[in-house]
Amino acid sequence: MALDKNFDASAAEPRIYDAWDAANAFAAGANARPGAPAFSVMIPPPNVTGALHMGHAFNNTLQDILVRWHRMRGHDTLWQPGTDHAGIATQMVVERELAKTNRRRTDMTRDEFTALVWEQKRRSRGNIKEQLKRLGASCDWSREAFTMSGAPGAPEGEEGNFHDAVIRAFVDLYDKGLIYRGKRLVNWDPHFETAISDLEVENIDRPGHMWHFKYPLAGGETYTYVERDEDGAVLFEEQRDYISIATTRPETMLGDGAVAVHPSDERYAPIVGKLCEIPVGPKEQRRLIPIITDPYPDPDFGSGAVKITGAHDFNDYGVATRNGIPLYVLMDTRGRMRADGLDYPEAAARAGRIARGEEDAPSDATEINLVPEEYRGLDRFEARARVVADITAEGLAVMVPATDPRLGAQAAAPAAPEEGGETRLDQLVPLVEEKTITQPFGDRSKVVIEPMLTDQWFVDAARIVGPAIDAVRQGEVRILPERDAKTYFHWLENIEPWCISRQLWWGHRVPVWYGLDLHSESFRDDEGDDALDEVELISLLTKDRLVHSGQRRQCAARFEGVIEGFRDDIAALPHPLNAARIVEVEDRAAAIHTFAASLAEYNVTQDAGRLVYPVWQDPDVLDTWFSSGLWPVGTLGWPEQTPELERYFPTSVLVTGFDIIFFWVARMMMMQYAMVGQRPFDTVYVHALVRDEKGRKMSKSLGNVIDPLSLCDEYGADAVRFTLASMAAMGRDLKLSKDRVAGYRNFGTKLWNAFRFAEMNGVGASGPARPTPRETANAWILGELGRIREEVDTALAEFRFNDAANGLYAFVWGRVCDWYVEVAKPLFASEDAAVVAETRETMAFVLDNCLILLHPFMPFITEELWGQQPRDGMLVHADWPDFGADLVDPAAEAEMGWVIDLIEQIRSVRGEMNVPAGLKVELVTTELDTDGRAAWERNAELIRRLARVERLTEAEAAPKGSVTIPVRGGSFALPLAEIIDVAAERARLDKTVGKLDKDLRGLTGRLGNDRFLASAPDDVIEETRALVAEKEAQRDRLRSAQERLAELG
RNA sequence: GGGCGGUUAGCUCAGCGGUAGAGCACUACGUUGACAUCGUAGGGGUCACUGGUUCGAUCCCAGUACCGCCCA
Repeated sequence: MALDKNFDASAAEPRIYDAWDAANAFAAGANARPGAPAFSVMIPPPNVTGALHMGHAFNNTLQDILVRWHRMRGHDTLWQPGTDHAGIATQMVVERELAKTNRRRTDMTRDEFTALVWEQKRRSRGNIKEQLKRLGASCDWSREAFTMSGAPGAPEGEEGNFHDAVIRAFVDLYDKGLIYRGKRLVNWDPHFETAISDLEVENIDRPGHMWHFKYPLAGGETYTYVERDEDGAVLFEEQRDYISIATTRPETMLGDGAVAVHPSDERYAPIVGKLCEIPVGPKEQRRLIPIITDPYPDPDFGSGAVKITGAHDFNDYGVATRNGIPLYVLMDTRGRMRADGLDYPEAAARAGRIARGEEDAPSDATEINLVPEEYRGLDRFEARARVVADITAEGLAVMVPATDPRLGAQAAAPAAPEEGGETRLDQLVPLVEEKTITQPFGDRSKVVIEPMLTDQWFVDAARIVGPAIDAVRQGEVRILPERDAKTYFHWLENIEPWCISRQLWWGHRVPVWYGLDLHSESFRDDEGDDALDEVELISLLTKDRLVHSGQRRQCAARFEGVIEGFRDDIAALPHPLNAARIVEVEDRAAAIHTFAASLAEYNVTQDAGRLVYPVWQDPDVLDTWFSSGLWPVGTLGWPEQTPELERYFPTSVLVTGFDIIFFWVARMMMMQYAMVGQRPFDTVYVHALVRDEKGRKMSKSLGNVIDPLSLCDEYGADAVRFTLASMAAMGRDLKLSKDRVAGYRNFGTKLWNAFRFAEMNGVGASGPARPTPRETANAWILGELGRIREEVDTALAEFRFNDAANGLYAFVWGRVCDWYVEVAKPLFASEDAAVVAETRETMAFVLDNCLILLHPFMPFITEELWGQQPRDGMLVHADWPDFGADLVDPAAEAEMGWVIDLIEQIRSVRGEMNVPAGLKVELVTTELDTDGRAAWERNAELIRRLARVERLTEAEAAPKGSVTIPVRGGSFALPLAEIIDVAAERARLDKTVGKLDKDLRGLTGRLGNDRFLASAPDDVIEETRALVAEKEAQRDRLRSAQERLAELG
């Protein structure tokens, strides 16, 4: 049955994928030769609720190419799929669902909520998986992993042990002292009320304002403020009783701990060490803060003086910690000005004593709430507006003429001269600069991120980063392209503590339990009688005491694991408390309640056996990257020692986007070395971004997102894959246009029709033996095939996907379809059955190998064509060839080169001379060497057909009015006197001779240069000489043609 | 401000010491039995600029300009 004219991608793709699935074609180890090396790739896990975008399509296409290639080569191949639980993103999806029915997460228990998330996970995990299948991704789906599998509460079907890996890693690091709890500044998302990672923060430039305020010096002190130019000449000088501060965030002034200036800044030297007043809040409680020096302020930026709010800005935090400046938290978890704690006068008084050094700053930055009563409870942006208004009303804003250009669009136009000149000094306005401000936004919540001082868990990354750096430095792990290793080093060498806790419900819960700290003065057994009497009990029962007690903690994989630790911990307490039973409760409040009740009961019953010591688990969950950092070992079953771990770890290649090189790659490196002491992968291939055709980043807001699946609908998955591969030059962004995809869809059609042609000519499946043809064309194409196989393998081995794809394109279209199929036509028409048989055999071999070589790039259409003939197995498991340039037959190659050159020259002349396409012309030869004659003899039919030549005749000299065609070893002429356009032919010859002359001038000039002959390599000199001889011969023939043309007039 | 990259045909990009390449687009011609999602032919480039190294530079080095990206 004849093939259709086109490949029907939409119908064939699902059918073919199902067939692969049914045959378990992608199972780990499928098609592996005995004793074959392992090749394993871990998919970068997409978000479980995510959808496939162009970046995924690119990333997974490259992985699939590598995986299919290795599988066909008989390697023991595993492509491990799976998804990431994506804490904040997934929780958000579920919360959004709840919001539709006016419900909130906090309306239910944590377990109820996470059950809903699991449901959501089940519903949406299929999406991305099906989408990957549409692309043709040959993952071993039977091994699909999930970063939350096996977590408490996981439903049936989610019994994997990834949770064990995550918890094991935490406990290990904790036990080694590499994880600690501390208060540090973190990116805080006021919408989701959790810490988030730097990666989840987008810094976006927005039009904003910079306000300039006066901080009055304490006690009305004054100084001379002098501005000088570069030469030290005085530009401006005045007496001031204030220091001028510029800020984009006036609401944080309430928490200022100091004003900093650069140590070299002479303008402020007279007042360094003095105190100034924060110009906001009730007058009677204005706080005084010191003026300090620090390298951070840039003397040329703003006024050169920077207010320091250590608890709400990352730079200020650094200044504050360097200089011992107290930190005051101003906002609550929702980004509103705090309304808790001490009333303002008391808080301000304490802060004052701290600033004067009369009191130490509390270790807890939330203890003192410095928000004045009138701002308490306001949203931070509302508070900003109020602060600005209040300061301005009080006259403490820096004032400038209304025409000051810094005011931007708000600036008044300079008045015309007749109205009083350029400036109107009498009209002063507050200096509010209009300028672009880079602001941090939560990538999910889209709200402004607030740097916040909170208690979080941290990995002391600096202490585990060593092996990760050394491995790349010493070449144990290779990062490609090499330049990305620089980013990697830069990040790792300047690594910050890694905040791993998140205030979410969806995720791996921190495996730490807390108990009340009873080891304090008030809980002493006063009499030392080893028993609690009534007085002691009452002291314990005082709830206030319990509420303010500290806490003790223990870390273990499960609650049962911490019991021993807490027992040891309370062993020092008075009897019978020291023997209290350890029980688990929900949270601290429950613990206080339970403990108090237990004591009360003991007091009545004196039954020590009923005393309990309640402990509760940390409510926080771990950063999703903490779990995905364990992806390579975790998906292979670690911490269990599985056969897969043994077989496929360390993995072979990680293919990932450059944007997460440090977030993910670096973390996997650190964690794999920390946990199993081995590299996670041999090679990291870092690819760039897929942009739109204009080079813009694809984004929903720009509306330029190209959906890879609709592209697949339109052009077929193979075309999309081939496009991505052909554009995957290492380290370069790719600009995707539909035209390009259409072009590769056409390529598929071209291939398809080559098979149609073959089928029509009785070509079947290739046999087991490699053909050994006698015909020049057949011998030639085998050599070309051998070359391309080597080229593809070399390119893929070096991750040059584009070279492999483009090489195949050029071979299949430019060699096989353009030439081999054409030259095969006269061979198939031969009356010699042996020639026909040989050609069938060769074509079968060549086309089948085209399918094999193309399969990693275009799996569907190739599998479909493969299946058109009876085969032993599917193409996905066909053997990758190992022949190479050994297939090249130099004689055949030289002859085909000669034939192709002749045909192209004749066609070119015909085209330029406007010879009607259908007209068959005569060809005359005037001189031809033996090789030339032989080549003509063997290929006459072919040349006649492809060049539309009637017949060849010999002549002493080229006929008048003919066009000369020089070839290697001779010369042909096309007698076109009837139709020739003398002028056109003269122009053609002039042009060609001119070009030859120019080339020859360069080449002979080079050969005439002694230093060239002395310095250049021999082969280059030889090559140059040969080229000169060749070009001179051609030029001479064309010159005589010019002369003949001249005779013609 | 620091770091990294880019600048080659109308567009998108390869190449990278030894005669400037591809795909797409463009122009002309063409249904010759695989393919019009095609065929044949053609036009089109001081390889950003300025210096340097070299027998020789689009390629190496230095600087300049412009454009990106990352980090502050």
